[in-house]
Amino acid sequence: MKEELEKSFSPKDIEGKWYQFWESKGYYKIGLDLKNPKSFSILLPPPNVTGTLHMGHGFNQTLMDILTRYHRMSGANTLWQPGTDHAGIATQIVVERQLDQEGISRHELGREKFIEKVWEWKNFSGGKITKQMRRLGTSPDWSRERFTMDEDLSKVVTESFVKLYRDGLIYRGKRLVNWDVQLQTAVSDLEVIQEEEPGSLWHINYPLINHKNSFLTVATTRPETMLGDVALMVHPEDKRYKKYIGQSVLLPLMNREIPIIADEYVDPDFGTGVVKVTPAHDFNDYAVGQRHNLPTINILTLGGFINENGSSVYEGLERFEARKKIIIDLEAESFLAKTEKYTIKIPRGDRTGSIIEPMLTDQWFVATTKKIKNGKSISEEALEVFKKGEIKFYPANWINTYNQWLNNIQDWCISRQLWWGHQIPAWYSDDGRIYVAHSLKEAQELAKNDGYSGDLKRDQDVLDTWFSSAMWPFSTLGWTPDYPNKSNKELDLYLPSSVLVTGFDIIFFWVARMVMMTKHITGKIPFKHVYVHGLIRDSDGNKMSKSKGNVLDPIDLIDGISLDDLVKKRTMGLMNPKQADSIIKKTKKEFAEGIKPYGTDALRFTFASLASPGRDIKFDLQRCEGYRNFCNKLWNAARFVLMNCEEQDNGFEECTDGYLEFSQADRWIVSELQITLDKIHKAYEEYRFDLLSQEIYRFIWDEYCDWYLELAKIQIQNGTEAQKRATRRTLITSLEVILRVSHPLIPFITEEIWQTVAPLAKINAPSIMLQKYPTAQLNKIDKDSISWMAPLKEMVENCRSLRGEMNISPAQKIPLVVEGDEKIFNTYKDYIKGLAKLSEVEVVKKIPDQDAPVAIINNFKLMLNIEVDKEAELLRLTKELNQLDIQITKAHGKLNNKNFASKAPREVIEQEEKRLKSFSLLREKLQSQYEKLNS
RNA sequence: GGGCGAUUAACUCAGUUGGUUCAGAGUGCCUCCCUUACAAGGAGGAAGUCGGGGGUUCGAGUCCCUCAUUGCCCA
Repeated sequence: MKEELEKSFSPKDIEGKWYQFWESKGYYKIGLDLKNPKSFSILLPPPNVTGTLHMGHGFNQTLMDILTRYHRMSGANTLWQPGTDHAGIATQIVVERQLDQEGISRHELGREKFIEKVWEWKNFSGGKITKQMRRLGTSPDWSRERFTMDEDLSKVVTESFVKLYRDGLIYRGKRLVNWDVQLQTAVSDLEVIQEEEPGSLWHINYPLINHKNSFLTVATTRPETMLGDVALMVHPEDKRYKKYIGQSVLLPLMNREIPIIADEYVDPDFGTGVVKVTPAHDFNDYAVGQRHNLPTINILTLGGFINENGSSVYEGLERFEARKKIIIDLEAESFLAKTEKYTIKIPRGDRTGSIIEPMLTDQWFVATTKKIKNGKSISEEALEVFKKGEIKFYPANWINTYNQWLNNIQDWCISRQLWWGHQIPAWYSDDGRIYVAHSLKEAQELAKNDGYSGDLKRDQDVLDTWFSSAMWPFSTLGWTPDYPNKSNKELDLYLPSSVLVTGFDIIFFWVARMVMMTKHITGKIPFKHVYVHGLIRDSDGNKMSKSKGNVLDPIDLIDGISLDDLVKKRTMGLMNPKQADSIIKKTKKEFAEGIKPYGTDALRFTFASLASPGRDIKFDLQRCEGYRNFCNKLWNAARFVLMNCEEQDNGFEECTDGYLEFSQADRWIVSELQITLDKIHKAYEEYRFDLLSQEIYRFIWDEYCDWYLELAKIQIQNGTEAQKRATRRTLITSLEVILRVSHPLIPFITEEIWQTVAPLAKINAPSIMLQKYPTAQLNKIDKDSISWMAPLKEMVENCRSLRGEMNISPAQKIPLVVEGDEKIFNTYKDYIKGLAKLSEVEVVKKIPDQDAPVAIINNFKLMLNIEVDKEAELLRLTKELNQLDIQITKAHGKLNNKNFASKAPREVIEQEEKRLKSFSLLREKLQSQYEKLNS
């Protein structure tokens, strides 16, 4: 397989080829070797089946893929479990909108036909996101892909529901819930976003029944709800109103007499200190109503219109129309005292953006704080597994967020008045009895035993999508209710999974609920680690969103996109077309030349490098470019190795005396590599993808390319056959290790190069994916070679620096005169000559007295034999002397401090003394050099 | 109101247990170079009172307190 590598790295040419190769060979498949003691698994947080890939996915999935590939190469049984969820509300909205355009409502169509339509849509548009995942090079076991609405997963959902119901943890009840009037469904409190918006505070006078011309004034942000008022309420100790407690007022517009009650809930300092009580339309008032046995008057239809309870005057008006009319009417009848501007928290549905209405309806709930047999609630159990250390957050701080939420958790409303989803397995008798069962048949049996033989009607509602997602850790592994008595390899090996990789935004939605559900239903924790990463933001730190028009598509970073296409993409289908202008302007400014194609590897490397354990990540395109360049660097390093080693004896034959002679440089790069590998393993352990990528970058570019390749050139030029063989062998083995180390981050380029390098290393295998992940061999670290290398670097750098400051052209070779131990220096001579662009190197007893720039390293004096620019050299020496003086003063200060001498550990003192000595020595040498030049 | 962060070079960010290697990296900028792996490159260089103030300590980006600016989550 001998192919000449192109001069530049071109990602497009290799990515598709290798992905297909890996997938078709089944390399991603689950590992089921029960004898293997190591297992590693990750659950893909299931994206919306009809969704598309965004930067958050790209980031999240890259990290998961790095971990998966790492552990797979490290020899563990591996499972990355992929799949998608049905995204109940989001998907239903999309399909309803499509029907809207055809002028059909879902109700006209009927439930069955509508669901067929949704499946059609799912089959048509689903799978896009998994195709995009493949572009990212992700390696989940696609053959195990699951969908939350699959038959077997649905079965688990039903089984879980029935179990929870029978354990007394699911109940049905009439409660005030968050109601999305647009969708006409309940949503959970997590799906409601509270944001401050400008509003008004209306002051309304409620006439006192027994006091002519007196009234109590109520301040409210929602005047329309007064139609459902059942009381006024004051603080029991409020001196202003104490005397009215127990009396009544007349509800304006409605002419209903309502009592004045006292409750400590009232904040006397807010508004007027008098509060209206509307139990059917406010969560707090509902609780008040319960406490005081007040009636509940619902004045709204499920669609958000005033119903018959709102009097014939307002019946049929949309809620905000009603508000307007009520204000006008109140004003007309002089009930309106005043109107103030007021900032108010408005609850909106996260899917529709419409204002959420507390609505009294029958819903299903999971009882999160109810004690079960073992005396604990499921939320307490979920807290406990973290407390005991069975599950850990990375970074650990997230435990606070998690605990805080679970400690204040409300019962979880799991029913949704939708059609797309898992229909609730509950059946009703004509007289309202409920039978929760796995099937109609079972329900009928239950009913029969209960003495009922009439018709059963199934509950029309479906379950919250997150309910099925909460079962994901075991529903994907073939769990049955007989577990653990009956198990399988998958469950044995992969429940719990190793690590959950997720954004902090779904700690509540998903993480906490998975813990509660998995723990209760299977008895196991769902995962051992939770790695929480930040959200990807744009370069200004703003959240990426369609409406802001600042979205980046990971695929566009891979393939590139023209400015025109990017603008089109960002302005297409905007909710508010007015934003288009500013989006176009901003996009044109930021991406004047569109986006260049960076390739998957560069994008992945960028994601990894940005994954510091902070919170938000400003995505910087320039870093992506930097890492594209890095890929090109690696590519060209490989080209260099290939050009020098192909068709050569590279030292891999049987070892005989004198066959191989490794140099200090060879030993040094191997040592450096081991040190790097050690750091890399630590980075994996701690999920420090940023340090991981930094280490790889640094080693490849700064050590292997900048130094070793240059040294190798010299060895290949000057060395004996045995030395050349050793050099080529080192070049190849180091590169081959580098490729394996880097593979989890940059899978495509490493595979492409490895295919040509591996044969040179006498490795015969089909893919880098199946190779062992390198581990540090600390016994290969050769300390001598490291201490040999340090002065070489310093000498070369000094020569280069002197050249630079003397304005010597890089092309011009100049002679060097060296004073110092000849034997030692000879080990460096050729290297320095090459690396510092020297015409000749002469070692002398004492460098001649002449005006030339001199560098001092250890016991060597290096003099560039050139006409010196005296001024420049004196300036340079002065600068260096000054810097030394600063260091010397510092060290002196420390050592002369009695407290330091008496209290600091001895090593630190010795260290400081050593520094002072070497600084002083160097200073002396430089000073004499300065004087010589200045004389 | 409660909780969690952030503030280090022009930009994006590292800096593990306080101690030479600590004031760093990448990008950008300046000078020079198309040298036989790479101009997506090479060599050199300039650039920061580590948000302010106080404290602990022989010693503080690093620990404590406080203030400022700022982001997010929950109520």
